[in-house]
Amino acid sequence: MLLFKRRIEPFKGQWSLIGSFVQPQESTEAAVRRVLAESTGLTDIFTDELGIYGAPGRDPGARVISLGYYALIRIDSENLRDTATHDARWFDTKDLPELILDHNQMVADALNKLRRRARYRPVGFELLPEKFTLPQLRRFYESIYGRSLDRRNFRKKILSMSILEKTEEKDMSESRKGAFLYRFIKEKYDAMTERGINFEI
Amino acid sequence: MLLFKRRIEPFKGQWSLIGSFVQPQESTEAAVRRVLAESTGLTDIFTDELGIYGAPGRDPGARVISLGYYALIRIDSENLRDTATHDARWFDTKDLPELILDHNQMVADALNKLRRRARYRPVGFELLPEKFTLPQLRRFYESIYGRSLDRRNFRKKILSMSILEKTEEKDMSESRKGAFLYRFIKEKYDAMTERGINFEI
DNA sequence: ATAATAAGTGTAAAATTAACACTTATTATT
DNA sequence: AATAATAAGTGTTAATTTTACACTTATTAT
Repeated sequence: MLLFKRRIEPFKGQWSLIGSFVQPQESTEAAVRRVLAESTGLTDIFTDELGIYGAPGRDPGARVISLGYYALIRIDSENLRDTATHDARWFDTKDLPELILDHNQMVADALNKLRRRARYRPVGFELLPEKFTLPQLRRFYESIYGRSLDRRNFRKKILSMSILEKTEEKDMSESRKGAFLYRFIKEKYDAMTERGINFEI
Repeated sequence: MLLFKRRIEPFKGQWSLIGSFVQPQESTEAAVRRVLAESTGLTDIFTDELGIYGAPGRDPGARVISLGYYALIRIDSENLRDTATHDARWFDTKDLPELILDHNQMVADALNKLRRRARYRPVGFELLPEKFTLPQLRRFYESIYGRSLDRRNFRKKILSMSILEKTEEKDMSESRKGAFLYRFIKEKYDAMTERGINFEI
């Protein structure tokens, strides 16, 4: 998770999610894209509504209703600007610092939502590299489920959906034997769901 | 779906969802409860976030960001005020009039969200009467899925979850034989999900 | 008394999921 | 050059779940 050191008072210097005010002539989605582009350099990123944070006392400075969105960024994104500056840092979600206001609650909500979604929607592919190995995909779902999944059964199930394309390339970085790289084919996923078959892992 | 004839300009007299401005000292959830109480007389109703409607030109009068919520109201709710006035009317969702602004989009989004949710969450019980028959519950899911479900298999599946309690009463209004009434027991549902079993129909 | 209707029940076949052990490609070590 | 170590890759059988399907029952209307 990408967190930011707040540059302005109040709470200057504390860790925080990033946000901005919606400008008069921009849509809320455009504001999300703008903030993402400013903070990471990325465009065309998967984003999703998280929720509305509207308790009157949540920000001691002013009455602010926050519209929560989360984005999923491939850690290998080519154009990802150097985000490990003194202003921003990537954190393991299991080891997060204290955040300002209700941002810890937002993070908890986002992780819960992501966990629920990943079961029934192909959000995992937004986080993995464009090409990934089946062991990587399996480990992603193992972390979502919080339990291990049988290697053979997982492989059988995901391949039977015919939504992945095998490449000739092997990733040699994580094992001696190496593992073949696969690609998620959105068109095949769409075709599957249109046939009425529910994606579920 | 409960729709309202707008009482003020612009769009006076046209059908609309109901809303209100969030007051300075109330939370967004409190605003939802207030609007619901004012329009139906009901409190303690299931509500859920629908989404954020924030396009800059969506309301020609002013820049308004609408925070969408939907509520599920049991049609037999005891304290439901007479909502069939000249200002408000219940509509079949398959036969809705044209609504102001982007409200038809909101309705479409709400129905889609409800359909998806109903598969994995026990929202159906928020809409059915407190006591309902298994044929009623089955017809609810048939309308969600858009296809018929086998009577015997449906009964087996839902009863195997042990989240329903059978009463001694029979509903004689829908058939000659009558059908036993059941009650959803939230505690049993919670126990089931805590055992890691996913609700899914 | 009989007909009509929808509720209620059980069983067998088919499909899916879960459990499990050996082989293979590659790198590191000797 | 041979051997050990490692994680990837594969196939089969048992268990479970889902699907398909037909008759009996309680009640009301005729």
